[in-house]
Amino acid sequence: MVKSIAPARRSLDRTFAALSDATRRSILEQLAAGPASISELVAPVEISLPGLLKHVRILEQARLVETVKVGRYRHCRLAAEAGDDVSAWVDGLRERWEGRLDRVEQYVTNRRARPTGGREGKGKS
Amino acid sequence: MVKSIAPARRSLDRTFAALSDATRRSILEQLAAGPASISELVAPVEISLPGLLKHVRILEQARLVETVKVGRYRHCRLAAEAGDDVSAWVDGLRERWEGRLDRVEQYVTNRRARPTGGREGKGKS
DNA sequence: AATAGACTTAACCATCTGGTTAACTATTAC
DNA sequence: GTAATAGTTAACCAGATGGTTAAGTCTATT
Repeated sequence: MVKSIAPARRSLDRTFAALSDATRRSILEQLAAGPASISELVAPVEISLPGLLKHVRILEQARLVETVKVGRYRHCRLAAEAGDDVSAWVDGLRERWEGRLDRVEQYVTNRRARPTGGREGKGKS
Repeated sequence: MVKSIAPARRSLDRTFAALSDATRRSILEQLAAGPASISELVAPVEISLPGLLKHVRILEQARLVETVKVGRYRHCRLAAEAGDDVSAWVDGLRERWEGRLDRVEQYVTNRRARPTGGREGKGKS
């Protein structure tokens, strides 16, 4: 697993993983409507408060949420650039995917000979 | 129904989870350049073939990749709509987040004293 | 000071993940 | 038919994840 391609890999891992949980997404949706405290965030979701706190920590580590402790409250809000790297990655993929049209020629040339595709001598023979 | 922005929750769960793994993202990047077989996909990634197959299955379930078995090969390609629901969700969140400025009034009215939120103005720091 | 409120930490638990190897099936080549 | 190729399934494993309850800390109130 020694692959370090880009420095942002870990970061994207964490961001996508953070977004893969419906509870966390609903927290983000709630925060998109305005800041809230931990106990305000726990109300609409049916989990325990420590459970919710864990989610908030995860969202924080993914830089989707920022929090500050003020008195005995922790103010949580959506990070200004929340989701930027995610949509950047998706857009990048889509660009390649669309740009692929320019390269489709290659592929077709390589494959079109047989619809079954099994015989072009690719792979590791 | 101010609740959910995007398609089915479970579906988004699976999609984001699928994207949260760097190996799977690199598979997608590879497929964005053009279709490939399982053994072509396994080459650049250093994991076992069954390991890679698992990733492909996950990407398939997330509807990010489509595959067809042709002869003894399995042709894998990026799904046409890959990432659409993801960017829809992120964009939806961002819209709320920006639209929040219009609703700040509501929020301030609702919050009166200082249960949370701390600041009525907006701004980034 | 004592109590209540709002988190926070700790400990624990079931399940899910990502990975492996070994053995098996299905196609194609010889 | 036998062998090679390409993929599939099964069994297993360590570690991460999402959740819990119980107890502890820090602030604000009385």
